[in-house]
Amino acid sequence: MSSPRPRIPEATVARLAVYLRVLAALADAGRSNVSSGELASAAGVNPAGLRKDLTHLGPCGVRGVGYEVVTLRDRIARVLGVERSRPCVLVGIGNLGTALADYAGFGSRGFRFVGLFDAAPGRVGQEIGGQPVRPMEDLDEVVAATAATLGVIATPADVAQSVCDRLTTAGVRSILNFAPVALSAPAGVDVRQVDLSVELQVLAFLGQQRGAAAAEVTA
Amino acid sequence: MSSPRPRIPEATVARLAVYLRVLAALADAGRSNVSSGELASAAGVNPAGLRKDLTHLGPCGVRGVGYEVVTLRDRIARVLGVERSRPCVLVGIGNLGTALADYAGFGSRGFRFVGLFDAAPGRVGQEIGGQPVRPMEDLDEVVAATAATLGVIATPADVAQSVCDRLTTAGVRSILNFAPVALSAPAGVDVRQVDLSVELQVLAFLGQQRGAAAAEVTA
DNA sequence: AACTGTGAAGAGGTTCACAGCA
DNA sequence: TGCTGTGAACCTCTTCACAGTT
Repeated sequence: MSSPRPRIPEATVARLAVYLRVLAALADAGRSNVSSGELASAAGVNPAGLRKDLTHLGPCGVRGVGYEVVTLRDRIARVLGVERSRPCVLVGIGNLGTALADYAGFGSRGFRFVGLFDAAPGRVGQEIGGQPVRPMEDLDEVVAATAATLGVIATPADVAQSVCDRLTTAGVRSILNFAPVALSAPAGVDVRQVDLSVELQVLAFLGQQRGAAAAEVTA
Repeated sequence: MSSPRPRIPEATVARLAVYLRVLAALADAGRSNVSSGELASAAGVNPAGLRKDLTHLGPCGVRGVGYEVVTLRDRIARVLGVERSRPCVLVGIGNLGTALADYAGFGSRGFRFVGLFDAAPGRVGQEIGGQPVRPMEDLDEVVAATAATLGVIATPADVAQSVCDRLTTAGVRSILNFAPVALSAPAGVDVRQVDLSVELQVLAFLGQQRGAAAAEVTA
């Protein structure tokens, strides 16, 4: 491989995923061209920032005109690796896990769940999105058979670390964790944390701060 | 009010919420003191960064010793405004909405759902977490009666904007949006976006990039 | 001796303004 | 004229190193 390996910043990657979604919708609607201004507004970002993000893919627009929707969509899809669909396992089939397993969005974004796991015997055997929930004992076998390198944890906090350990042992290299605990994993394994109630708390704080600032002006 | 209004950075607020969770657990476990190193490790952050974060609350540790667990917990709780529990409405009671409504974590973090809403007649009347799902028509009334200023959208993408409009009209000032669309709201209304599949996509990309870099070394 | 609080340096990301092309 | 591509300024956040305190 003699690729330049441009190293795309994480913040840009997150936004590319959003642009991809918007472009897919535009393409479905039959649009052929779009400007950075319109795309940025649909994605909720600054137009100049969007253009800078696209720079990481090399020049891909036409000056004075804009971007060709389908071309740009495919280019981003290729860079993000959405073309090949990645096998992914999901542990913890409560309400959140079910929501994730059911979410059609993943399919069109380059992911497929190849295994749904839960420790509760009551849940095992249920079908979700056309797939059975399996017992934790099957984890190693499924990961090995499907070569899944992505795992999602949607269990209660108290078992998340042990689930993480089992996933890494089985061979999973990237983990998305929804349980409200910081996980430790061996070097070479990425863990990404999403904490829903932290999001709400930040939102509430910012709103409170804004309200206080406004009151101060009035005072 | 003659408060100094120190303006706490958003990144710090998010971490304070995490520290608060860890401190609450430590307090429940009967611990009385904790060092920045231990707290940082439990929260998954750098110790120096943690100390800098705490600077925004004013000095609150003892040099050579560490932090008093309960004192620090209460201080962060007061700053984040967790003491008073905030009324919050939730629209879209699918799997994700149900997961959010059921999640006990919110209660202990200063939030209470005072209204669960869904447009589907089939869902209306169901009880979730001891609360009935209501029809969208009741939204204005409930927001007015409870003075809710926080709203959570967990609907499909195609109705999210209209839900957002209804929420802001009803008087909600801060919105957490789980639907994969950028929402536009009037000035004075905060919208915070959480996109679950973007998180997975970023994770997958970083893993792929890491894998590629490793392969390059081997080559 | 241990650990906090913090200035200063550094890295990363965002915004601006404008040059370059169609 | 209109819109992209981009250097440069700006800003925020992170990390380091160490002075200060018990």
